Amino acid sequence: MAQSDTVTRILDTAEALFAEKGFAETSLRTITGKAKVNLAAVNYHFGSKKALIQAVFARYLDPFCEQFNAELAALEKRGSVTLEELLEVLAKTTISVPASKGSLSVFMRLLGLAYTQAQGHMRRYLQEHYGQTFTRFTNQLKLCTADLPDAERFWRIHFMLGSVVFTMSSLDALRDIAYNDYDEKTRIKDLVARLLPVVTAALKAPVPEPLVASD
Amino acid sequence: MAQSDTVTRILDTAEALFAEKGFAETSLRTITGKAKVNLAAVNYHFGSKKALIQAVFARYLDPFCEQFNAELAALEKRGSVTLEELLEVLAKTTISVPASKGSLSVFMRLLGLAYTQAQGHMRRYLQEHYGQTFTRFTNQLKLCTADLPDAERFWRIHFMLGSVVFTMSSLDALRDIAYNDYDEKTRIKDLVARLLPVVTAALKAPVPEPLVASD
DNA sequence: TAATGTTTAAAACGTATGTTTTAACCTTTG
DNA sequence: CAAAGGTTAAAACATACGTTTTAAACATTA
Repeated sequence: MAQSDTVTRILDTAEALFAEKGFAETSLRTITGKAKVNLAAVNYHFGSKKALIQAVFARYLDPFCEQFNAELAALEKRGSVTLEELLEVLAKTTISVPASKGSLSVFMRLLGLAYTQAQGHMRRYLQEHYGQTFTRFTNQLKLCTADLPDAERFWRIHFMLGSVVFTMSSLDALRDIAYNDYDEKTRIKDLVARLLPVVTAALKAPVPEPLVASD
Repeated sequence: MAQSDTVTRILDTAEALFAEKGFAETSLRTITGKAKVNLAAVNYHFGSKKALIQAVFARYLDPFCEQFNAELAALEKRGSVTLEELLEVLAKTTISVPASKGSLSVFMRLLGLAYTQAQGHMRRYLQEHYGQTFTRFTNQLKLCTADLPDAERFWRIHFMLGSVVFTMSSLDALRDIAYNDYDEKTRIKDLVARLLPVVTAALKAPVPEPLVASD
């Protein structure tokens, strides 16, 4: 077997299986079996299953953050960015980075799993490695939505994060329904096109009257 | 041990542990150990782990759907309902049904897990048992948002479902952050108050130009 | 009270998992 | 060519899991 093509095969297979079934439900034997690689290879090359999971994420997020940071730097230098422009940059980066076809939906599903499924180590990993880029983005977002109270913005960011992650996570199932019920062949591009006005409107929605505490 | 207080104890403990760690990551031994109940009791009372998971959901969703169906029936009889009213009813029902304190966030987390984690049997179960109520709601929603193309409405429903499920899923973690960073003691009521205008605005957002297919 | 059906207890079963070990196999380098 | 280091192969290890079995305890009813 050439070089360590083994590593790539493990990553590719693990990525697909994780996205399909979840982390705990995917065994190393299933991965190595499908990848036609020896069982011990995972522990040899990655050290453990946890480390393999993180490696799958790193392969996506490292190039994404690199490009997104560059885009953000350009925006910061320019100054006075509109909300639409900022979101457009985010969407553009998200779409353009993934290498192989259909890999974006796979990764989004992984991201969703990491947030909802992993009980801690994955969230911590994501925060430690990519938290800085996220903060940089939210700082920029704050400039675009200056009239939003900080707490309100905080919650709305997570509302929207939920929209994206959840939808992308269930993309295949939803796409099937959309095709059966509405004859729509939804591509990622289309989904982003649908998502952008919704997210924009959500972030610009009127702020509710602060409720007076009663308990 | 009185009667089948065992069943309740299993359900309570399983619910909490599932929400905290996920389904696959929570073993029957952990559940029965914490519930101070014999290991075999789960298989005796429920039949299998899968059935236990479904029972946890049923305990929530059965009363919820019962009340929500009643509310929907009232709306249907009345006719000409606004989007705000419909969402208000949904929110009211969601808040009022859960029995114990803090149980709503637990359940929302479960719902999120069911959608993202389970590879099929749980989705199928939810669809079979509660799909009718969901359809009834979406029918009503269609009346409130008549100018929205069907496909667009379909996607937006899932965007918003994502917001709710995802936020509620991570509620504890997010609440901690909100408290530390913004001195905000977020109660479920407050969250719903924040959510309503956002969801309304998202559903009312302008429809994007249909993209011409290029691939 | 005696008998019967239901629930709990304790142990064992069979299987699947992540990881480690040992030896073989290349590929590179002196 | 030979030695060495990196890589793969096959097997074994230890553990954890869901489930089943057997017997005891309990509650209910006749």
